[in-house]
Amino acid sequence: MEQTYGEVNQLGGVFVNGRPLPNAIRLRIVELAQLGIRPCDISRQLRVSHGCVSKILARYNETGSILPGAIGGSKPRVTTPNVVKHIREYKQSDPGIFAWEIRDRLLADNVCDKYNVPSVSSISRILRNKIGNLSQPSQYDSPKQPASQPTYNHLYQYPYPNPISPGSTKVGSHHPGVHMPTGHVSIARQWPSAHSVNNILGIRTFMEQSPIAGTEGSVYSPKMEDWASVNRSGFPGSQNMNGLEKSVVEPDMKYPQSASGLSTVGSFVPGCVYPTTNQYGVYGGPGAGYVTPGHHWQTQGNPLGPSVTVHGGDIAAPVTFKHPVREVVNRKPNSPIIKIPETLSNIHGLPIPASSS
DNA sequence: TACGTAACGGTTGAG
DNA sequence: TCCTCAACCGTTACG
Repeated sequence: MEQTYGEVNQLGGVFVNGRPLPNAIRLRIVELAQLGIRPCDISRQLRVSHGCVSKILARYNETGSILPGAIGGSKPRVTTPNVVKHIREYKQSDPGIFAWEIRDRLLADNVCDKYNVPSVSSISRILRNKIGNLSQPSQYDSPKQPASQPTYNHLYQYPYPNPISPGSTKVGSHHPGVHMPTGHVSIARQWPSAHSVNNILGIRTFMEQSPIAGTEGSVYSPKMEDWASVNRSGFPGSQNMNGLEKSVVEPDMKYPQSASGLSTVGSFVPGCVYPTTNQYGVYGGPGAGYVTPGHHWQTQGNPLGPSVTVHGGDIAAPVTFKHPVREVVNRKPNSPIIKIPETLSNIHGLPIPASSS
C-alpha cells in the first residue's frame, strides 16, 4: 500500500476519505469544545471540517464517546442455533406453520426480541435450507411462504436503539441498546469507558506517566475498530488505568501520527494538529502514510509497544498555526455550545491539563 | 459568520 | 478467494 494516502481539505488539514479521524484529534475536538472554544474555531484550529467537528461533538454529547462507530461488518446474526432450533420445533409441531407465524412465536416465546427476531424471509430461508429437508418436505415451505409480508418487515429493523451496541458479535456488548445520557459523563453506548473521553484522558495521563510515553514510536497500531471492538466487549480495564491495555493506548493509532498523542489542552491555542515536520502530520508525514502500509494495522504485539506515539504531547505541535484561511482564535471565548464543563475532567479524577486558559 | 445536515465518494468487514 | 452490502467515515455545499 502506498503512502499516497490522504487528501487535504479546504482548511489544509489532511484526512483520509472514508476513514475516521485519529482519536487524538477527536479527543482534542471535544476537549477544546469543553473549554469553551467554538466549533468553528476548533475547526480552524485543527483543520478539520466544521461538519466533522459538529458531528463529533454531537456524537459526544449524545453518547459520551468520542470514538467512531464500528465500520464495516455485517449485522449480527439473528439466526442463532437456538433460534433455528426453535424454528425447527415449531415447524415440526406444525408443519403447515407460516414463516410469519414462526416469527410471531419466536417473539411470543421470548426466543427473540423485536430487535433480533429473524425476518420472515430469513425464517423462510431457514425452513428451506436447514429445516425443510430435515423435518418436512420442502414443498411445505414454498407454498406457504408468505414470501412477502411487508407488514412484518418493519419489525425487523435492525436499528437497535443503539446502533453501535447491538450486542452484535462485533460489539460484544452486554447491553445492547443501552444509551447513556449525555450528561453522564463518560461512557455511553456500550463501549464502556474505554471510549469515553474521560477514559482517554485517563489514558493520556497514563501515557504521560508511562515510561514509553513520548516515545517516538510511530508505528501505528491496529485498527481503531479493532480497538473499539475489543473495548466494547467489556473492557474491564477501561475503568482503571491499570487496566490499560492496547485498547487504551491505541485509540487512534490507525493513523501513524507522529505527533499525535492525546492532546494536552494546554496547547490549544498554538495548537495545530500538524506537527512541524510536516503538514500532514496528523496522519503521519508523507512518509508515514496515513495508514500503515501493509494493510491493516496489524495488531502489534504489545499494546504498549513502541508503536504508541502518545506522549503527553499534543496533537498539535508547538507550531504556529498556519491558516490558509486566516487566523481566528477564540474571538468568543466561551461558546454556549458547551454545556458539559466538567465531563472531561471529572472522570477518574483526572483533571484536564487545561493550561490553555 | 456560525452551524446543522444531506449528499457524496470513500473504506471496512461479516457473511 | 472474491463479491455483496450495509455499516461507518470526513468533506463539501447548502440553507
